[in-house]
Amino acid sequence: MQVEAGLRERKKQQTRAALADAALRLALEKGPDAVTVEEIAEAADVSVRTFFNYFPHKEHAILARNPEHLERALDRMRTAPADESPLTTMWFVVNDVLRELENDGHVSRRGELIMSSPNLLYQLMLTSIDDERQLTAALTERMGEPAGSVRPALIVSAAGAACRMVMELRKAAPDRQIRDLLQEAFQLLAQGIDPAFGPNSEKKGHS
Amino acid sequence: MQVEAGLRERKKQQTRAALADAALRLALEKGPDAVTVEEIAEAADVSVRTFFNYFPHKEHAILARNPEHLERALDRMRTAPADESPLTTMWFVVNDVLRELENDGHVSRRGELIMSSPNLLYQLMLTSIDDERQLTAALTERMGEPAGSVRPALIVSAAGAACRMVMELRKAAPDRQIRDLLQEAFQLLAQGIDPAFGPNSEKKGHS
DNA sequence: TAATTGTTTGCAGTGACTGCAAATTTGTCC
DNA sequence: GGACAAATTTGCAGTCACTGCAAACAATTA
Repeated sequence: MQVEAGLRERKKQQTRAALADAALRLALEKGPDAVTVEEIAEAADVSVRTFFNYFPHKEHAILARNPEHLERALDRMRTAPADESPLTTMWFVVNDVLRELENDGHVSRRGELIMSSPNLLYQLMLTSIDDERQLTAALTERMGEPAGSVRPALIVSAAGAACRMVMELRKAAPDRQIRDLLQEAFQLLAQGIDPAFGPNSEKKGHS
Repeated sequence: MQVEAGLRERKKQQTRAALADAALRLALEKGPDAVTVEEIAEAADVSVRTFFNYFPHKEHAILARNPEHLERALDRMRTAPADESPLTTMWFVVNDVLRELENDGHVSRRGELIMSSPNLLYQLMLTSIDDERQLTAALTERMGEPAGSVRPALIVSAAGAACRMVMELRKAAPDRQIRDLLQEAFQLLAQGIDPAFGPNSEKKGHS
């Protein structure tokens, strides 16, 4: 279709990037809740109305989610070697994303920013919910399970939870590497979080 | 302190309940995004400004989270028998909440409502993040682990993820019981989601 | 160049939410 | 019962996010 993008397309990319950059920069400077859309638009040299042509929310611009990430993740999942276990695939998917974010040079600052602002976290979670839906569908198929199976859905959502949890943990212990923490969490998930689990033992019941 | 609440306290409870009820009812009727705060306030016979004295957001009123739930959960966690394994404790905690919601008679309708509205889901997740923080702290202590340990944090967050995932799953398969799905998920988490996990096997690497 | 199509912009409007100060209600102490 | 203190409710003015619409503008195509 389009081998090289026309002027139009290029300008759009530029504007989008300018808005996203301004949004992230200002959010880091003044705190994400203190930035106003007006400032962002001004910094990117477009009207406020134009801002909303590009992003539905302020938060979206700050996160500036790259749709390619999800695409690549889905791809990675579909083309995974047949003998790769599902959580292993998730591990590589997560790592790919992590690596890309690191190359952006933003990973930790953006991560801190996100975890510090309810609204950002909100947006991130919303988009991850949607991502998780798609990842779940892909993984379910790959595992040859019927739609609605618990295991693939759990693998995806638990992996997501592990990622968020690690971000959270790191606020208290910034010395540990994200990757190490993640690995530990995945290992636990893989082998069992609690082998002694047993709500149906003899005596239980409590209330 | 207060053996029986004075008139003041009672009236506040009443107003709060009236607002929450109106909010839920209207949200179910018209869809959660279509309700306006003005309508809710009107239905509860107070001013808009008063609404905001009770709830910080529209969504909060619809969710009408009962702070007692968390209190009871934390209690349950602290007073758990010493030989009860951590995930088992989480299981009981989750079940308690489920049972209470069921007794409210709202569980499924509210659940559907929540899952159908990004904004509600947002609020729910935000509050659960905070709850998870507190639950993690309590569980970490109970397990005698140092602050910042991965396992207790993972147990709490994975349990939370499982709950949300089940809500989501049920949209596709409403015939299965919430409790059954949850049990299956917890069982998997307990014993291991993927025993074959191994990103460090011989040949791996991919990209 | 003229016509077409996509993008930007201003404007007007709705609705969430906040701070402030006045009015109202409730609790208390005589 | 009345006066005073403390809490609660309310109206008002204001900020900000976000939307629909139609006019202005720029890129593309014929």
